Amino acid sequence: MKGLGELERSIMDILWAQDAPLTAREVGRLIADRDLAPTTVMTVLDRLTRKGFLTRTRDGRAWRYEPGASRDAYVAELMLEALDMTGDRSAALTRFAQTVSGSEADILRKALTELEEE
Amino acid sequence: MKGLGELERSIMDILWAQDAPLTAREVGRLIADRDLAPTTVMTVLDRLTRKGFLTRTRDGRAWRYEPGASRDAYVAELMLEALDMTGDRSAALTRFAQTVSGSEADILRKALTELEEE
DNA sequence: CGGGTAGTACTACGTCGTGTAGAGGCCCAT
DNA sequence: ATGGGCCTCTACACGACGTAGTACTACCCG
Repeated sequence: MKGLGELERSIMDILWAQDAPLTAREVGRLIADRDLAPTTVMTVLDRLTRKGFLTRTRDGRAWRYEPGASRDAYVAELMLEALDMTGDRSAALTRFAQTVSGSEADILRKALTELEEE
Repeated sequence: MKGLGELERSIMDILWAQDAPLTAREVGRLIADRDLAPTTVMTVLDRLTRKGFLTRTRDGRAWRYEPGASRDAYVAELMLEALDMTGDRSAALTRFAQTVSGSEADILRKALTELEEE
């Protein structure tokens, strides 16, 4: 996978926050604070699609864009990718567990416990 | 923090694998498979230093370079950074725990248990 | 039916990070 | 004093990303 740029991430955030697929125009409206040209939004949506982050389906003349994976899945994948970078995954994981805040450690514990029960 | 490029990472890998600080020349020798000009290695070492990944100390005319943090710490930080990208850290963490392989889940469990005991 | 409108595809350009390296300067050993 | 080793500075190409213009098409309104 590859990281996302600033604008790309903003747009992904918008789409991740939505349940229904959006058109470029709609995304542009939701990102109005940045006052971007409509073509800019389209270009970025296009690039995101080509990179595999979005799926698009026709709706009349327009395309509707939709994330291919949830943000959580994306974040988890990024974390795994970071993990892949080390020779010693065990050490890195341990380190990670130690670095995470207490409440987050709880969340991890819970998730891991539930896993075990299956 | 910021991600590293391909060559930057190779060089960090070399330095992380070493216990003693190395000079540019020594790094260049260890990365011989790529047949780089000595100045290339120096430039990259310099950039890594400026980015805070390396510390350097004088040794005669030469500099000796040394990682500022362990690779594990770096990886853990990257993982946390990915985690920061989401609105719902809990969901992402849960997802991560579920995605990790079985043996890695064990490692996490162990680290978290030890944490708890302190 | 003709033009505005919305939407698309294609192309473009500036900037920044990174890989890569040359030019020139300084110092020590021979 | 001379040459090799090491440094600093500068440079350049390339790809990713932010940003946007242009040109083409299909449709609705009057």
